[in-house]
Amino acid sequence: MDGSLPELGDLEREVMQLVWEHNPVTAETVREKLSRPLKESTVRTVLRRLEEKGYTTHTVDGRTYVYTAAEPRARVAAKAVQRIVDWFCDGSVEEVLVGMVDNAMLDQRQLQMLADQIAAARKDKSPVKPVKRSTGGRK
Amino acid sequence: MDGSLPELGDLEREVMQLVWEHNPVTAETVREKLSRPLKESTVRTVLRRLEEKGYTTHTVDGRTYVYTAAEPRARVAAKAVQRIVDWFCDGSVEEVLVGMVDNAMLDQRQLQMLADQIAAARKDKSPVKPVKRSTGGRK
DNA sequence: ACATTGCGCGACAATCTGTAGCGTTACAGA
DNA sequence: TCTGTAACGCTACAGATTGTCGCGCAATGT
Repeated sequence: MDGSLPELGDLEREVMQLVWEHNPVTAETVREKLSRPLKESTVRTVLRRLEEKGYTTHTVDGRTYVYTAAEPRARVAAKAVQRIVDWFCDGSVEEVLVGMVDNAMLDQRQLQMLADQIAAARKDKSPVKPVKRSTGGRK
Repeated sequence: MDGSLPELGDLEREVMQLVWEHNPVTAETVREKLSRPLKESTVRTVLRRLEEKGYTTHTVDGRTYVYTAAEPRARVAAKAVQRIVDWFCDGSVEEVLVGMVDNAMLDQRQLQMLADQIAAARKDKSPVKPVKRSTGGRK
């Protein structure tokens, strides 16, 4: 297992987004949901490239390719973050976390809650249940 | 203030690294420290592009350009993380954090400690002092 | 046999990056 | 004052990525 998948362009990212959202997905479906109108060959090309890059897998259903995310969104995001951590902070996750707090992306209250919730989720090994966000308003 | 600086290539990143490390820095200095031997014009070009992209600023000392990081490393890293969070997780920092834990980048013990330390550092408003890492091993 | 649908392939232009060579200019000396 | 040198910016260029297709081929249904 390698880990660090190649980076994505804007369109590729948007498509990946859709793949994750409606998980098994066909080129057509993606095309419909896209923000701008693109030819199907375009969409297919992107999907194919995404697969080459290791972001998706496909299975064939009759004559149609059904794409599935190779890895859950959160994991990919985490890896991306890892890469950043390695590049910019010599592997110090702490430094980044601190930077985030300083940047007001996270407040320590949130962090605290998180720690608790994760601890809890960990215990019953449940597939990470959704987190209630009370400290409002990011984005 | 915009926030999201353009991405960097490998060389650019290495150079930025050096800029942060020996903070005010000249093209020559960077050149010497670089991992591979490059012509000075190359280094200067990179430095200039870095400035265009908003990562550095320069002042003139006699006839020499002295480059300074425009933003601290941690902040840039944090922003990069923010971007990832926005892209992949619809702004849910939590989701990413959870992903990191799942990915074994962080264990909840570490997270817990972090939360505490940050809370502490926050209190006396000191410029984020270095974190002692007892939970060993993240490379 | 024919139109249709879905697919991969090949292509192209735009952009980004690594990597330099060149011409210019200010300052230190002879 | 003329000249070598150091430091700069500018221009260039090739290779890799990315966004965007058109084309031609194979399986299907009628």
